[in-house]
Amino acid sequence: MSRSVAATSRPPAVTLGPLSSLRAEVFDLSLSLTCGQVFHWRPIGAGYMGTIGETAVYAEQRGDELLVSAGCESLAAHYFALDHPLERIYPTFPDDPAMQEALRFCRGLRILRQPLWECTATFITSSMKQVAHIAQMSDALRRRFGTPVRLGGEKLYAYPTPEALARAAETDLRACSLGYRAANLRRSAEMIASGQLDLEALRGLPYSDALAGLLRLPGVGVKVANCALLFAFERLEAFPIDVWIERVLREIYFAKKRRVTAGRLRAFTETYFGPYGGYAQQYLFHFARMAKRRGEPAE
DNA sequence: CTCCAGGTTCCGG
DNA sequence: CCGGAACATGGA
Repeated sequence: MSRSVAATSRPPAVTLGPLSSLRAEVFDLSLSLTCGQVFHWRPIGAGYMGTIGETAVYAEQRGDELLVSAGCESLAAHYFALDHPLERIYPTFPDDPAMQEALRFCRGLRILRQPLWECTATFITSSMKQVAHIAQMSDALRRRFGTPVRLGGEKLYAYPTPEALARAAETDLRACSLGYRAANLRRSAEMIASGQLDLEALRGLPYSDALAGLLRLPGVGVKVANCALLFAFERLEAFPIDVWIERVLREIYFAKKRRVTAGRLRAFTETYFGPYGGYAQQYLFHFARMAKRRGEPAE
C-alpha cells in the first residue's frame, strides 16, 4: 500500500528530505492535526512537521495522497489511522441535526493513534488550560526534557520519557508553566517509570478495567482518562466530557431540561452516540469550538 | 481588572 | 451520588 515515490514535482521544502506517497481517502490532515487531539505539529511549507514517538516526520496532503518522510510509511499510516473505516463509521452517528452538521464540517478528521505516555501526559497537563496553552506547555517540556531529533535542517524534540520527567525537579517542571499540574505530571511519571503502572498492559483490558488503571495516576480523572483511551488506546467508544461537550449536551440534547446532573449526561453519551462515540465526540467538540469563535486564527 | 480555559481532588449534604 | 471550592497560569 505504501510505495516510495520520488517527490520530484513540487518539493515542499528541500531541507526536509525525500518523501513517500501514501493513499489516503476520506482524510483531512490539517483538520486531524489542529482539532485539539494532539498539540505539537507545526505548519511548515505546504505541510506539517512533528514527531511520531522518537521519529521526526514531515507530512503533507495533496488531494487523496499523503506525502510523508521517506521510511516513515508504515509508521505514519498507523499513526494517522488511515485504516479506520470512516465510511462505515459515519453511518453509526446519530441522525440528528447537530451531529450531521458537525459531520459535514469535520469529514476526514481521523482519531490518531498517539503514543500512550505522550498522550496521557499531555492531557494530565491540560486541566483548566486553553488548547493554545497546552501546546505551549508541551513544547516547553519537549525542549527542556525531550530527546532532540533532526528533520532535515529542522530540530524537533520527542516528548520526554516517564524516566526523564520522574527525575526532573518540580520547580523545573513549573518553569514550563505547568502550575499545580507539575506535581501530578511528575508523580505520574514516577509511577510509570517505576513499573507501578504498566500502560502497555492496559491495552488488552476491557474498557472499564483500562479506565480504572488510568485513574490510578494522579491528575487523571474520568475526562483525562477517556482522552487517553480515545486518542492513544484505540478505544473509539470512549467519550470525554469536557466543558465544550457539556455545553453542547446541555444546549442541544438537554435543551430546557432542568437540573441535568453529570451522571445523567454520562449515561446519555454512553448509549446515544453509538459504538464510535469517541469519533462523534471529537466532531462535536471541534465544530463547537470553531463555531464559537469564527474569524480568529486557529490557536 | 475580571473571566475562563479539553479538570481533579477533597469535603460536607 | 451531588454540588462547591481550591488549585496556577496566561490570554481575551
